[in-house]
Amino acid sequence: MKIGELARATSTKVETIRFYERIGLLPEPARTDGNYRDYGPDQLARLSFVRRARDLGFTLDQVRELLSLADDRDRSCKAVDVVAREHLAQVDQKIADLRSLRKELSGMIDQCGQGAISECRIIEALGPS
Amino acid sequence: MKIGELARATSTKVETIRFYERIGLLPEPARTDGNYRDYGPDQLARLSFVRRARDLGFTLDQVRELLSLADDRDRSCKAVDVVAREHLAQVDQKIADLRSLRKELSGMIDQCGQGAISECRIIEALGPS
DNA sequence: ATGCACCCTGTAGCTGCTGCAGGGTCAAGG
DNA sequence: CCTTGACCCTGCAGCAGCTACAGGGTGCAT
Repeated sequence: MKIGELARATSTKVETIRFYERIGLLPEPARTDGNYRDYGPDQLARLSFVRRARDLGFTLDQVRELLSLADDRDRSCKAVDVVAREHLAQVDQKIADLRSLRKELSGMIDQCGQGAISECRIIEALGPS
Repeated sequence: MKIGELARATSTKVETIRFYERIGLLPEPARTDGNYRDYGPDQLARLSFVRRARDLGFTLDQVRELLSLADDRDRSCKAVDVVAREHLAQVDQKIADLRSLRKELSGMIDQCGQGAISECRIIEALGPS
């Protein structure tokens, strides 16, 4: 499997795959005679895992951790649970932050009478208190 | 007012102020004899505005736009309203994304029986379909 | 005169990619 | 056999939005 096929199979850009390789997230693949990267099913599985975790918002460091935990098949699942829960807490925090921001923002917009800038509530709200 | 005072007054790092100056968000301030930056109340107001807008999640480009709109005091408030509404829509989108992500994530965690990695539902959920 | 807190410039680093330049490889069609 | 086009290679620069040095200068108190 060439890099382009792998890219299509995982909805990843070719450059991103090379980037993951460079930072050590994916192992260096075999090469063909013409020096093309040559991937097998293991690599496909690994990259799928990475993409899925990334889509769920895990950072690259967290993905790295999850990967090394996943490789150690006899170990308890607990450590994985910890990483996932930590991430969940961060997501919750982000949602809460965005919600309060949303509230402020829409309050500001509601007050905008669309008059001249000099009496614009939005600009005022942003100004120095 | 020296840069450090301005920084404290606006909860900004000194380096960030210099960065804002470099990218043209803040005008170059006067200098003292010893070549220290010397700020007045206008600059304080402007930086407060920037910080407040940034806290509300506006991008630097949006802040730049809001600043130039705010400077043009005779113009209609409409353009400001547009920028704010656009941003609100982006925030709403982000909240929705995080919510669906949160759902998947917590579903995964609920299934984790804390057994061995080899039967870990989280790792499985991340694995290739 | 010495110490310390602060300031200066310039540059490199962070995350997570993305894109480009300038080349090489490979299979198909004329 | 040669060319065309799609793909591949390496290496490096760039994005946002800062942050963190290094290696120096300034200003004030002791």
